[in-house]
Formats: sequence, structure tokens, C-alpha cells
Amino acid sequence: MSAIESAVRDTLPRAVRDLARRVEYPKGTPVFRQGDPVRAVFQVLGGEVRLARFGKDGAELVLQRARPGEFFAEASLDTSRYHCNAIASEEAALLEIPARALRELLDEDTKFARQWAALLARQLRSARARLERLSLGSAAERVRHYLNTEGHGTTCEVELSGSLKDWARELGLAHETLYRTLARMQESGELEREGAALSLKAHRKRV
Amino acid sequence: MSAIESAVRDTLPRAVRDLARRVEYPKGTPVFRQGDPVRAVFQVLGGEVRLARFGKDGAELVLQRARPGEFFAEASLDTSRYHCNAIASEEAALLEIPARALRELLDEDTKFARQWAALLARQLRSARARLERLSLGSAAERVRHYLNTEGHGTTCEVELSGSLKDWARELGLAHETLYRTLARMQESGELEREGAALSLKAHRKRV
DNA sequence: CGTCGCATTGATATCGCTCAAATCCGGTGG
DNA sequence: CCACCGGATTTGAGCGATATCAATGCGACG
Repeated sequence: MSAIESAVRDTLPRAVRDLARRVEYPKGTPVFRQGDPVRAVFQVLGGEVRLARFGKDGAELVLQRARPGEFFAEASLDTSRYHCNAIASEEAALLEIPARALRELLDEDTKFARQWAALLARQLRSARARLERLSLGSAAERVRHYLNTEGHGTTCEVELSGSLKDWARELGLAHETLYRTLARMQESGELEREGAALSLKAHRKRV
Repeated sequence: MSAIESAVRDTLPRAVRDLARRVEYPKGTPVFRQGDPVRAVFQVLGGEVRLARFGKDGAELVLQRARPGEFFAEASLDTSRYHCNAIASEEAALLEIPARALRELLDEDTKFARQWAALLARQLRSARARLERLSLGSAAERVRHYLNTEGHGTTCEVELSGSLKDWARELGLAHETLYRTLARMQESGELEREGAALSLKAHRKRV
């Protein structure tokens, strides 16, 4: 196990770590599928897992991208079945935390229960930020909103983790539209771009 | 206080009820504003409260509509400032639960902490459902998704609570588009409509 | 070297948004 | 009781932005 993995793992209370098991999934492997009975909650140690649903037309909708340190399926803890599909989009190392044991721990350890609630609240705020973003009408506004929301520093710097195509889907745009929008924003000098690093030039008020 | 209010109130543990205070807000009154320090979490006893943010262009984005029995600002419990505006869209009676006391209660009462976590998880699933909906490309798909997701029974019946205009904003559509879409869906026989009651005729597989 | 997926750009069509106007409806005041 | 008002509900017309289809370059990988 890498040092990074250890660091991630250490964010959990010992009690949880003792419950958990380390598992690995090759790229493209499903961790669970929609409708499967809920057996565990997961934390990503390394790699990436995507939570998605598929529409009848086969279009994939990514609900969440879980990166190292992040949890997923945590909203399913008190349901009987998973409500979406989890697929390792990169080779992934996961910490598998049995649901039953976690539930018991939540009943015993109030400190951990508080942390858990805070985790859920954070996810909820994040989901609402995405909602706000998707309700914006134009592509440029969504990009700006993303940078304002997720970016760091006065220039709202963002280091994209995946491909632009992935990002486009997260923004609810066709990837071609995103390319063009970025190009236009660079053209106008509003946006700075070097590979996967984006930043705003003229910083305007937060959304 | 009405019988309904009592029933709502009874869904809370006594310990919380003892902390809470009943307050009323006339239609249009702000309960709190974005940036205000977090003093309380709320449960709606009667009426309706909307949580919204305003874009720089003045457009309102409704993040959540809280109806009787529902909580709001619960995701702000462990933050220092509210991240959106709460406005009574109808005359509203609320239960105001001081944040500090609630935090203490969460540390003491494990049973309540579990309920609280379940509440957050429910909200999270709901937000993700909305996310899924907004990422759909066409107006008709969003309407179908809404009915499939929120509707009851095999025909996905839904009783709209507000105006169609409100619903349109929740779906991320211009109201004119929603009117036309509904009209076309009725035209094609896919949708049944009687005032605020909607239902699907030919039920197809869930999204 | 061939293949595959991402990145990019072009052309076109579609769909939703915007502006406009007419109607309906509930509530209010004379 | 009736006139009037504001907001919701429709419907129309036109524009523009985005999705879609297509083609090309490019880099990674076997």
C-alpha cells in the first residue's frame, strides 16, 4: 500500500478502519450495479470510480466522480438497494466498509456519527452547487460557475482531472460545445489555459 | 396550532422539540440570507419556504422548496454561514431549531444522530435525482423523468403543488416551453392532465 | 504500423429562449 | 355587482445557442 493510501486511510476513525477491507478493481470493472442489495459503503484510496445511471437511450449520466479520499454510496447506507452503478473508470483501490458494521458504529460512536453527518452535508452542498450550475443557460456561464465554485485563488485556478470530454459531461454539455466555448473564452482573453490548468484572467464577482 | 402542525412536530424527538421555537413569516419575507451566520435549522410546519440563490443577472435559482414536514438549511449545520437565501413563498409557520443546541443533541443522542444522517442522505438522493433530470437534453424527457421519479402508482400520478411557472423553473425550463411541451404530450396521448393532476398514459420502463 | 480515443473544427438542424400579445382567473375596491 | 388589476396561462413568431453529424489531426499503446 502506498503512503498516499495510508494517509487517506488515516482520515477514518480506527474503529472504521478495523471494519474495512482493501479491494482493487481494474479499469472498467463494476463495483456494484443499480438494484444490487447494499452491502457496503466505499472510500477511494486510489484511482477513480464513477457513479452513473444509464438512460433508456443508453446515455450515461455521471452522478459523481469519486477521487482518492472521497466516499461513495454513502447515501445508500440506509436504503436496501443501490440506486446507481459504480464503475472503476481508472484502476482503483478501495476501502470497502460493510454497511451493517458501519450502521452499528454510527449507533455507538457519536463522534463518528457527527463526522458522518458532516460528510453527508458536504456532499449535499456539492450536489446543490452542481444543480445551480446545470440550471445556467449558456455554456460559458457554466464554465465560469465551475471555475468560481471549484477554483482556488483569486484567478479561480482549476486543474482538470480527467479529459475535457468528461468535464463536458459533468457540465451537461456536448464536448464539441465545450471546446468551442473554451476557445472563445481564450480568444476574448477571459480565460487562461495551459493543458489541464485553467484560470480566469479578469476576476469578477462570485456567482 | 393546527392538528397538522402537531403531527409534523411529533415526527421530531422530544429533545429537539424542546429546543425549538415556533415562528411565522408572512409571504415574501426572508427567513435568512446568503452570508448570514448560521443560527438555526428549520422545519416547515405549514406554508412553503424556498431556498434560492440569485445570479448576477438577477435570475433566481430555486435550490429547494420546503413543504410542511420538511427541513431546510440542514446542510448548513456545520458551516458558519448560510450559502443561499430562504424566503417564505407562502405565509409559513416554522420550527426554528437553534444550531448550537442541535449540534449538542447530535453529540449526545445517537438515535437522533442516525435519523439526522438518514435525513441528509434522503436529501442527497433527492438532489442527485434533480441533477439527473437537469442533465437531460429535452423538455419532454425532463417532464417524463419528473413523473417517473416523483410520481406515484403505475401511471406516475403527480399533484403539482405550485404554479406551472414554478414547476418550469424547477425543471430548468422557460415556462412557455413547459406549456408547449405539456400540450404536445397531451396531444400525443402520452400525458393525462386535469388541472394540477398529471399522469402518464402509456407507462414505460423507469429511467 | 494500425487502432483507438481524445481534441478540434466545420456545417447543419433542432430546440428552447425571448419578446409579444391575448385570455383567464381570483381578489380588491368602488 | 361590476370594473379593474396583477399574475398565471396560453399561443405565436423569430433568433440564437446547442446538439448532432462529419472529418481530421494527434498521441498512446499494443
